[in-house]
Amino acid sequence: MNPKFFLLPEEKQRRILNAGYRVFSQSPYRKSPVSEIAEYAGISKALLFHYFKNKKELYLYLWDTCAKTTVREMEQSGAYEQKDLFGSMDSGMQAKLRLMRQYPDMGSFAVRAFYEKDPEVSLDIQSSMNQYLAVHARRKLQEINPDDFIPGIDLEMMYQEMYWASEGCLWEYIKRGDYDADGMEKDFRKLVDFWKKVYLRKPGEDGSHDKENV
Amino acid sequence: MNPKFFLLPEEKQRRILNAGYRVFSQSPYRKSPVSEIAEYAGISKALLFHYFKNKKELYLYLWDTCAKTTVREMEQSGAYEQKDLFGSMDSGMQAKLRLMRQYPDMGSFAVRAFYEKDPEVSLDIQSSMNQYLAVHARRKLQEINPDDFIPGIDLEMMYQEMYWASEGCLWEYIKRGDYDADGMEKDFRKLVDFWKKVYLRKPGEDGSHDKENV
DNA sequence: GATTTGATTGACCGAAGCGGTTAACGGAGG
DNA sequence: CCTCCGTTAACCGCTTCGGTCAATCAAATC
Repeated sequence: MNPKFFLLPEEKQRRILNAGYRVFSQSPYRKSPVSEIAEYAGISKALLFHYFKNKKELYLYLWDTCAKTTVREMEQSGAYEQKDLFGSMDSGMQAKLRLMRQYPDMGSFAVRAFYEKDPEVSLDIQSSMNQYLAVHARRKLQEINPDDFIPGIDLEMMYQEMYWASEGCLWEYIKRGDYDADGMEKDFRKLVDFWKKVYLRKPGEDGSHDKENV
Repeated sequence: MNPKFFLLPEEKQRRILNAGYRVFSQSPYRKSPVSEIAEYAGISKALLFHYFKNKKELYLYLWDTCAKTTVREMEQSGAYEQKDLFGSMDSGMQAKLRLMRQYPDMGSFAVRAFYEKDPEVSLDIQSSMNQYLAVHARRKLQEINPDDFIPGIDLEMMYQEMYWASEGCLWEYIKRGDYDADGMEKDFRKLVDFWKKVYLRKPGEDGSHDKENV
C-alpha cells in the first residue's frame, strides 16, 4: 500500500476506515464494491486505488488495523488487570464503547471478516487471527473470590450468562443500525447494577466468616 | 405468483424457501441474486422465475411466509397461555428451535428484512409488519406473582436480562453460521436452570408470610 | 508570471453479473 | 405418433465491477 496514506490528516484516514468498515460489514467481501466505500468516504474511487493497490489489500489493511486498534484499546482499558469481576467487565465495556464511538461499524466488520468464506481473503484472515490469538492472553475467571458471591452459585455459568446478556443487549442496538453509544452505556450500567444486587453476597448472610458488619 | 408452486412436493417447496432465506439473509436485497437462490435450491433460475414473476414477488412471499409460520408456531407452542414465567420462556424457545430445525436461516432473514432499506421492498415490508403487530398480543409480565421470586428484585430488569442472555446465547451460534439446534437447546436449558436457582425465592427465606415450610 | 509538482478526479476499459425471456428439450400419457 | 408440461440452456440488454490513465487544479518553486 501507498505510505502516503499515513500522511493524510487523521480525520480523513478515519473517514476512509469507517467507510470501509461500514460497506464490508453489510455484505460479503465479493459483493462490497470499492466504489461504494469511496462514496461513503467522500473521495473518488481512483484516489482510493491510489492509496491501496487493490480491493484485497484495502480489506486486509482494514482487518489488521481493526485487530490492532481493538487490542490496544483493551490493554489500555485495564480490563485485564482489574481484580474485581464487575470492575473488569465495566472497563471492558468502556473500551468497547470508546471504540464504537470512533469506529461505529468496526465491531460488525470484525465479526463478518472473521467468518468470511471468500477464498480470496479467508486464508489471510485466519492466519493473521491465529497470530493474534497466540499473543492474546486467555480469560482468568479463576482469580475471583467465590466468597464474594451468593453461596452455591455456579460462577462459570454466571460469567457466561453475564457475557451473553451484555452481547444480547449490544446486539439489540447493532441489528437495527443504531449507534447510540450513550444509550448502550446506560443500559449496560443498569445490567451491572442488577447483577451486583442479585449475584453478590449480601453482608450478614450465612457466610462462614462475616468480619464486616458495621 | 404461480399457484402451481403449492402443488410441488413439500420438501421441494422447503428447499426453495430455505435457499431464499439463506441468500437474502447474507446480503441486502439488491445484492442477493436470484441465480444464487436457484443454485442453492438445486433448480434452474428459469424455473424459479416460472413460479415467481420477479425477484420482488419472491422476496415478499418469503417475508410473508416467514411471518405466518412464526406466528403459527408461537401460538401452537402455548408460550402465551402459560402462567409460569420460566415455562413460558421454555415454550417460546422450543418453538424457536423447532423453526430453526426446519428453516435454519429464517431468523436471520427476518431480522435483515425487517431493517431492509431498499425502496423497492421496504414499504411493503413495513406495512405488512404493522399488520402483524396489530394482531400480535403484547407481552404480559404483569401476570406473574412477585412472591415467587427473591425479595426486592427488579422483575422488569430480570425479564429484560433473561431475554438478552438468551438472544446473546443464540447469536453466539448464528454469527458463526452454526445451526446446531441441539447444542442451542442444551445451552438454553442450562440457562433456565441457572435462572431458577438464582431468581426463585428459596423456601424458608425472609418472606412476609411463609406458609409453606414443611 | 511561468513552471514544476503532487494530490485528485472524470472518463474510460474489458469482463462479469444482473433480472428476466424464450425456444427448445425430454419424458409421461394418450 | 402426437401432445402436454415441467424444466432448462442459452440468450438479451443493461448495469456494475475492479482497475487504469490522462487530464485537472491548486500550491510551491523559481
